[in-house]
Amino acid sequence: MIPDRTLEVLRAIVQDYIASKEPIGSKSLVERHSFGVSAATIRNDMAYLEDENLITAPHTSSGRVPTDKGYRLFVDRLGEVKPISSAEKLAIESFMTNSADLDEVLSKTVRLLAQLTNQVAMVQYPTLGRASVRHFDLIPVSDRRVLLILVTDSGRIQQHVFELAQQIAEESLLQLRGLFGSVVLGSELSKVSALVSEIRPKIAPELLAPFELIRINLLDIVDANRQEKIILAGASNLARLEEDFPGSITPVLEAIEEQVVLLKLVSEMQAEAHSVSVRIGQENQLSNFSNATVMVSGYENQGSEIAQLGVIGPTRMDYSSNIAAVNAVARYLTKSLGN
Amino acid sequence: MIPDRTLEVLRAIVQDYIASKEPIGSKSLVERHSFGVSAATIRNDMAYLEDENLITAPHTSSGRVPTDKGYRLFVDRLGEVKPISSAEKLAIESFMTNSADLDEVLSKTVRLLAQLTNQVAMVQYPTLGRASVRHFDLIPVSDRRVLLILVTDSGRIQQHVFELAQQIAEESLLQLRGLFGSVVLGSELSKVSALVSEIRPKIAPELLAPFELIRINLLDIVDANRQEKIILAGASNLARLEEDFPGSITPVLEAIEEQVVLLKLVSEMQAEAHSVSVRIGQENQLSNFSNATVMVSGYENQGSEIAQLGVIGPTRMDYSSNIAAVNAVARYLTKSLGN
DNA sequence: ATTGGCACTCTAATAGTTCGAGTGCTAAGG
DNA sequence: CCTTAGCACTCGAACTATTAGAGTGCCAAT
Repeated sequence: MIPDRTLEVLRAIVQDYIASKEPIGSKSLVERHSFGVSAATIRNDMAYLEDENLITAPHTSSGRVPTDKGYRLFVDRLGEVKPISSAEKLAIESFMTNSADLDEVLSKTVRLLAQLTNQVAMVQYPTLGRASVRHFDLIPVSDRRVLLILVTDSGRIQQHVFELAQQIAEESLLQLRGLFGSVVLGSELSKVSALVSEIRPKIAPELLAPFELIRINLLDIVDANRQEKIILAGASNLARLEEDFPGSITPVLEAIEEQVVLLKLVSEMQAEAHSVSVRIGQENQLSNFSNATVMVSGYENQGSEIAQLGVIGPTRMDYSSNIAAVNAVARYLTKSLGN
Repeated sequence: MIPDRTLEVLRAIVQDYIASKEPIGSKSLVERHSFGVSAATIRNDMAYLEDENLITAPHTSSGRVPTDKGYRLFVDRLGEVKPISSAEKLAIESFMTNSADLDEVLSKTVRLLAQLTNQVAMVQYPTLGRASVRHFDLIPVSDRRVLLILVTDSGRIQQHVFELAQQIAEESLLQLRGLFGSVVLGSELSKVSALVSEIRPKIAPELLAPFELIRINLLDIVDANRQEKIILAGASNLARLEEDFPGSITPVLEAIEEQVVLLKLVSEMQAEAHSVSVRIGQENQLSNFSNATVMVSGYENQGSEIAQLGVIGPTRMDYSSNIAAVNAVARYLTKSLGN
């Protein structure tokens, strides 16, 4: 329904605006691109685009700027995904050579993504869906404190220290450890709660108090696994953003501080693995994100768990490159975790 | 050597400037404070202060602003430490009621400090000086991957996953675990390296390869304990800073990203426990921190380890309150970790 | 040592002017 | 019907001029 050339004009406006950060006028547009028509014609096209709410004029008589809707159209239909450069490819590959534990991989990934995109990058920890317990341990740390360790087969290590109401004998703790271990090891996280309840009748009365405490803390950890966590990098890229868009970094900085907000933002988007999902400006539910774009892609851990990773930046960002980068990093991360 | 009243004038200038963010003139000074002398006299005092490089005039004919040297004098001799308010005291006490593991305590502490000071807060992890090994474990995570866990008696839990060259039998791993455990448990971290080397001759030849790998990774972790780590909170307070001091947040944002930089900055200051050390503007070695103040205090973990905690903010910050807050939080943290 | 007085300086705010990029419209041409 | 040249018009950015006021520095008097 929108004529081809008019679409081309939109694409040109988006690209030029991203590059120059200045509103784009008809004249400069004709100069930089070869449409084969005159500025006046372009003006007509631009009038059309403005009617369609795809571009807007900051002031009555100055160049045009894409609207959120304009960016949306660009992302959906016009932005051919720029293949990542070989230099970038090299960077990505070199980073994943020696894979270590989950924490390390994710923390490297988020920094890589920040560097590739020059935006604030984030990586969500995978939620443990069908993961099962590989190791369970209870370790006395001091007279009354006990360290509980839970390792899942997806490589996640979770630990928590808690305090008992009163001192407990080493053997009793070993006994409890054995009991818990026997029922929990190898089971899926989702079933831990039920399984633990089953063994409760078997507990000697004098061990019931510590048993309960351990049980509660264990369930806490299992739950904390379901509860998500997110890590960030590239906050210093916000400084550059501030230069272009004074005042707009406050909400982003605040969101960064509040994991909860960020998690909500990300989980709302629920991108599939290997597809990048983009929320532009007002499309974000968050009120103050009206000139920020959030871009995420899903990635897989061990083929079963899925989580998100992505970037936050100004609506005026390089969509083509960034989508490519987010996509590439998500793929490589999946691959890196897959084995 | 500096007359009493002149010092009072300096104090007034610092206080007013911190409150108003505007250069302070002689007239408004006399209005707000009762010096019992006229504006003209104050002007003379101000001229003296300017000669001494304690205050400076942004423009030839506008109010004065404290210099770094002025703030320094204020901090050293004029700033009576504001006792923290009872509300703040309550906040501090309520936060430490249920102490959990080190990670949790520190992460709570840093957020508390950020909230109390309205600045960017940081807490350095304690270095493990005389800490000793409370628990050591080797856990198979997949065919060839092994999880190494080290818990110290200071409550620090360290973990690392590494990959063996080839698969290893469960019993062999148990055997190695026993060997390492027998020599490492209860020993001080500083002696681990030597102790492990001693048992090397006892290792069966076929286990030598995995032994070496475990040994290296264990030493890595012990070393990583020596290597420091720092956590932050309150980055969103930078947005407010930017309003007053455009452009000055970039270096801070960058420092925050680079743990190494921050650690160097903090460890250079080496404050004693229970005394707040302040670096004002140019006093910071870091070139771009010329209008930032870094303020740290030492705190103790278990009476033996010492580490730093503090805030970063504009040179124009509320020194009295912030010094009090940093000091209070350091004390409470020490107390909270002490038991 | 302190003070009132006064000339002087400089910034911030306000207003006026100009310049030019950019627009929208119209009428003519393919 | 699409395209185009032309042209009047708009409006912000940049520059200049002017003014008001806060603040200074200095001097002579107390």
